[in-house]
Amino acid sequence: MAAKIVCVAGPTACGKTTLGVLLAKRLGGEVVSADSMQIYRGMTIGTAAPTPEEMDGVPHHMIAVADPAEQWSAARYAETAVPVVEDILSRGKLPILVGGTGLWVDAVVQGHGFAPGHAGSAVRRALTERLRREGMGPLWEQLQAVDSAAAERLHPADEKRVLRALEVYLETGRTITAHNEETKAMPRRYDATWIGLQFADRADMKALIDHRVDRMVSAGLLAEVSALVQSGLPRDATALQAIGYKEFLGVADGSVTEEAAIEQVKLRSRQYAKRQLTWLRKNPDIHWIFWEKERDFGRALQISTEILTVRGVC
RNA sequence: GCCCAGAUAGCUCAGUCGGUAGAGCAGAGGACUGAAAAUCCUCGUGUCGCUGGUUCGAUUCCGGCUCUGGGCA
Repeated sequence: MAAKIVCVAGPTACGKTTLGVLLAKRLGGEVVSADSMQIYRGMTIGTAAPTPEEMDGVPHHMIAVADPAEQWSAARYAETAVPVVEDILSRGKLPILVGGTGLWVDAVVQGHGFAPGHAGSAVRRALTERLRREGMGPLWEQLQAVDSAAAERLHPADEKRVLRALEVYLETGRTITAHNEETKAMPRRYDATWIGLQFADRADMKALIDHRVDRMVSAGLLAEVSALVQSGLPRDATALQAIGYKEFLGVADGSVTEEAAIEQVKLRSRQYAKRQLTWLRKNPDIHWIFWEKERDFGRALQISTEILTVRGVC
């Protein structure tokens, strides 16, 4: 019997952090963050990572535990986060997975292992080099030959996934398609109750995102980005792919005006929220709570608690 | 007041040697199994400023008007 946990999901700025803390306090839980950027140290402001005040005494895990120069992946995250969840369970507490990175949450809950291979491996480097020299043509033909199902599913322009599919085949001698089918059939690692937050009206979401970006800027986003750069963090670090950071790199070196960067951050955040929603919408397990204009956390907490009661979590 | 240039999709613009128009961006939807705040796919009918004229037919040519830039007074 899989252990019961809670997942709080939703697009950026919808209030996951706040609801997570409220639920943890009411149910005696601990928060496990599933956020591909909050995991890096020194990126508090731009990722809207919870401050000690916001944590309100609730233990939080997997936030600011990695050096920004490292490259984390969903697989590496799951390897680290699952023992954390197990530890919380062993102490009789309720793990509450809070995060905007859908793949990372799923990696913990579903328990599907990732096929071998990682960024920087010899095979990956070789494939990247081949792509650079020969273009996608030959690689695409090879994928069609070894894993026609993947070629069917993928688009040749999605270089990242085409390379990955070939990489799995070269590393293991088996196709990523076979691997995926196998892991999909496996039982879930946890019995998760999903609470989803989102705005009924997208215009309200936009307004809140805009407001939050403005607050980040006045809270010192530029200084945070500058500090990362001055610490010697390479420009191509995964951590600097974070929205807010990559745009403010230009402000730090004077090539972009702050106003232009702010507009860009707002735009990219909005587009990111849309992608998050696309990912989450296909998850039939999510119990959605819709905000009407304002975020009413009292109501959300009550609804969540009712859902969790029905599901026997509390 | 006069001269010149504009006025076309939410925005920036292209184009139609006269046969009712198309890019980028924005927006919407979707994909996603070791970079996922990443990566990628699909979707474009709009009084072509208003109004007369020429024409089988005008967004396109001609006139007038309105507005916006710029120049001259």
